[in-house]
Amino acid sequence: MSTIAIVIGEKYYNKDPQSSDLGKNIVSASMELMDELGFEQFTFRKLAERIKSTEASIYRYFDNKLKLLVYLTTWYWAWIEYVIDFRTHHIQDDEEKIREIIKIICHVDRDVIDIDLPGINISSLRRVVVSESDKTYLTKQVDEINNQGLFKVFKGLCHKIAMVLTGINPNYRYPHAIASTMLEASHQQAFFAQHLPSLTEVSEKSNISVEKQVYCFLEETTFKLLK
Amino acid sequence: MSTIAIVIGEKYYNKDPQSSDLGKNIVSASMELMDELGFEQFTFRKLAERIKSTEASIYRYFDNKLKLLVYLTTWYWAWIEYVIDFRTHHIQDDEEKIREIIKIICHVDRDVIDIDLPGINISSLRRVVVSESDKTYLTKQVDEINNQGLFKVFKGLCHKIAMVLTGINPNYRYPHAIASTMLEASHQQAFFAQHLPSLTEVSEKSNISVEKQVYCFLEETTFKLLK
DNA sequence: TTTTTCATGATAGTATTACTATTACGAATA
DNA sequence: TATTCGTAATAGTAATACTATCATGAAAAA
Repeated sequence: MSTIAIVIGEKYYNKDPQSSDLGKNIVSASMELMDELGFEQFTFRKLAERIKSTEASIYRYFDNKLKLLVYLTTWYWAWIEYVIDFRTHHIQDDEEKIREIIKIICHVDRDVIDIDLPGINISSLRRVVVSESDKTYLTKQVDEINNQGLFKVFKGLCHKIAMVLTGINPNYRYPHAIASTMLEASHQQAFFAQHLPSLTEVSEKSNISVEKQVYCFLEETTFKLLK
Repeated sequence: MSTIAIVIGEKYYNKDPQSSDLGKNIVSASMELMDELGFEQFTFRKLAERIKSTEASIYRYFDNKLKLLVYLTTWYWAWIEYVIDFRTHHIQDDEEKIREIIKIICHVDRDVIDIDLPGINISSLRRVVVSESDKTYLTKQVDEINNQGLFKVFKGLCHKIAMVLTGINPNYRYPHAIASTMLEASHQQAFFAQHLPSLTEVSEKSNISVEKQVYCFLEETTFKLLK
């Protein structure tokens, strides 16, 4: 049984967390602790306590918690891109392809997405991404982070989706705008369904899963826009 | 010449900031300082220094900076709703109405939106809303804040827009989802154009303003979806 | 085997943040 | 004249976001 490794470039960290047990522990525990506490309440001190290490040791891997969040979300997007490649490379038809992509983005078919990854709790990570990922760019440090190339993976994913959209309708003028809007909406609508239900028709009370409902919404939306 | 007052309910504050000079100063200066520093770097201490008052005095008006941000964004949405009412009450046709609403949301026609409001710099406030408003709900305190009714104004606006959409096509299944997605997208796309241009076709380099481009994108999107 | 390197742990320290509490002052009101 | 009330001044606390130093123990190099 083989295992996949998502490799994250060195600009994302001071010391590669995949290179040591402590590092793997930091990544693994930070996903769960950030899920539990939320980004604001999450601190390196609490993380150190959880993994029985020290603040100083964690700082050797990541400059600060924002950089750690950027690392975690990048890991998630790299993983999503891997799953997309894996599950769409054999599909010729772009319409079929985009359906599969939206499915993956919306986290429908959990069983297929949740391939066994050592030390990674995809469900935790997904909740972190839904609730916290926007904070990677909604900060005065956006330009700095962006100049360091730390949004490259997300941009690449957005572009990949935009290319499929262009394949369906080469005359559509907003492929990237729609791709980024859809990526954001896939999180927002799930979040709203849970916390601010009057902002969406997607409902936790339906007998269809929230993920499936968001998929239906985005699928319908995408195809209507491309006509 | 008359002046309009946007009245914000008492659950949003400890002491009504509109009831004193100090209060008005807090609101007015916090918009500008939060615009300058961003939510994370903004503190009550810095705000107190700016207005030559004290931390303790500001705490008498607002519990903490998250509540202040909720107040500011609520003020913004109440203002947007006022402008929508003012500029669409005479329009019968729902299609025409939604165009006007999207225009207002996207901040096209600055001159009309920027009615003189004492102590309020709408441009500053708008930038704060674009960059920081999502943080009002992307926190572990969402449910608490929501239970206090502090998202009512935003929800009301979303519902108002959804009703107009339903007026255009009573069979469309996602009026609220589309309204919330559009409200979010109107900020995101403008933000992306400025900081992460590869995520959108909206460009600062065009000779059409970013606001107008976002308007065109949302207008096209809305009408395609309602067919 | 000894030495060097290196990762981590232990400990401590600093400036800042997010508050809370107490008291005092000065203006308006009773 | 006394009282109330809003604000300022000051101080204090626990926690945060780091930085720095040094000890230790294991692995790698000599």
